[in-house]
Amino acid sequence: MSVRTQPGPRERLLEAAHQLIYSQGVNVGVDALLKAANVARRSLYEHFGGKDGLIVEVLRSAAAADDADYRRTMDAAGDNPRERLLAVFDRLGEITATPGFHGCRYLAADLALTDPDHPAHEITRDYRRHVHDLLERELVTLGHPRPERGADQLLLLIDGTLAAGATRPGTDPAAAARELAECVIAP
Amino acid sequence: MSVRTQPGPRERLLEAAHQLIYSQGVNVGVDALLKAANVARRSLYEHFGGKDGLIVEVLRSAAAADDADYRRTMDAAGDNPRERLLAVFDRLGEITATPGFHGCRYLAADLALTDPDHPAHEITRDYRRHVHDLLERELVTLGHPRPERGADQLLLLIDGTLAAGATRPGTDPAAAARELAECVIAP
DNA sequence: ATATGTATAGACCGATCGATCTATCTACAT
DNA sequence: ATGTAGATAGATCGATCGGTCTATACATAT
Repeated sequence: MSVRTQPGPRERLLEAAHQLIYSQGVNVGVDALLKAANVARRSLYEHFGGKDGLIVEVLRSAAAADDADYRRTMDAAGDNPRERLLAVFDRLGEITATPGFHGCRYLAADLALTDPDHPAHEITRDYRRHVHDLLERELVTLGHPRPERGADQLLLLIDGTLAAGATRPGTDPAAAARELAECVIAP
Repeated sequence: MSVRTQPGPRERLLEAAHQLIYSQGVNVGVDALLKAANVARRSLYEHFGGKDGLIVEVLRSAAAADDADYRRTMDAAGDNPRERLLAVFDRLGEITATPGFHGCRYLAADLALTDPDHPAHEITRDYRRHVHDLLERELVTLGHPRPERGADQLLLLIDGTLAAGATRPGTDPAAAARELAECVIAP
């Protein structure tokens, strides 16, 4: 009967990479990742095959967490699709105001990994399509005339909010986007 | 009386870096830049002091060119502020559809240069404020009730368009943003 | 003709990159 | 007790990084 003293090297590495890759970018060195996770060099290659594999798993788990965050946010807003969608932008207001926030990790990864064949792009693409569908579903139940286009617009507002939150802090981009989101919801 | 055969090393380096840094990111190697520009290693340090100095000058000249592009686009649309602002999004439609487009170079630079003291950030910040003022001026002459907030929203739409153009090609984000820009212009 | 500017070519520096390797240690199952 | 799997520590690899250096070529101004 042993006490679970600390997570295994795989979990430690994932968590450390989650934070370090966000704060330092995907070009952060392997040494820095290993040191932050307090993990042996070999464990990285055993569990993830290499740095690229680690990057992919970090994005995959981050996407799962962010998806859960979207659902939690919308569910907490009740059943009204309008309120559920607007709640997303209130949540974005919290996220962009969080200390250490500096933009969308998926966009940062896409822009930094210039090789179009890097497997990370598939993760980010799937994640965006997933969020798009999440938004579109709400618009459908709202009776929106063009739910797919509407979801495009909401996703564009989300990306714009995260970009502005990173590059023009203090301008409350989430509130600005929320106003425009109302135009999307009630066209 | 000699024929101007080719620009000097400074101009060649700026032009090559303009293209290579956009396509490969700011982490592109110095060797690649020198080879693309066909310039001696020493010339880089003579003219720009180092790679960081080159990055800054590339962003500065790109900002000047993009500023001119905004003005040209708006002037070509006539005197009506509404038409002048909407023309920006039509232009974004062209830009995002251009082969080789993969996002906003200024946002990419900000996300890739994780050192907050890097001089490049000052260039991008000034450029955004400049574009913001450009948009705000049109809203003022339009009699917009909150021109500053409106310009925030238009800038957010621009950033969202460039992000979506890079990450979700084929969704015509410029047209989606143009619809929302109409909400901003006629609130 | 000569001196000066600026350019090129390329060796060279220490540091760091991602990745592979050996060797050792430990926890656990048999 | 022993074997096995997984973990750690760290040496080492070739490649590349940004930056400095020497040596040479060439244009122009004096």
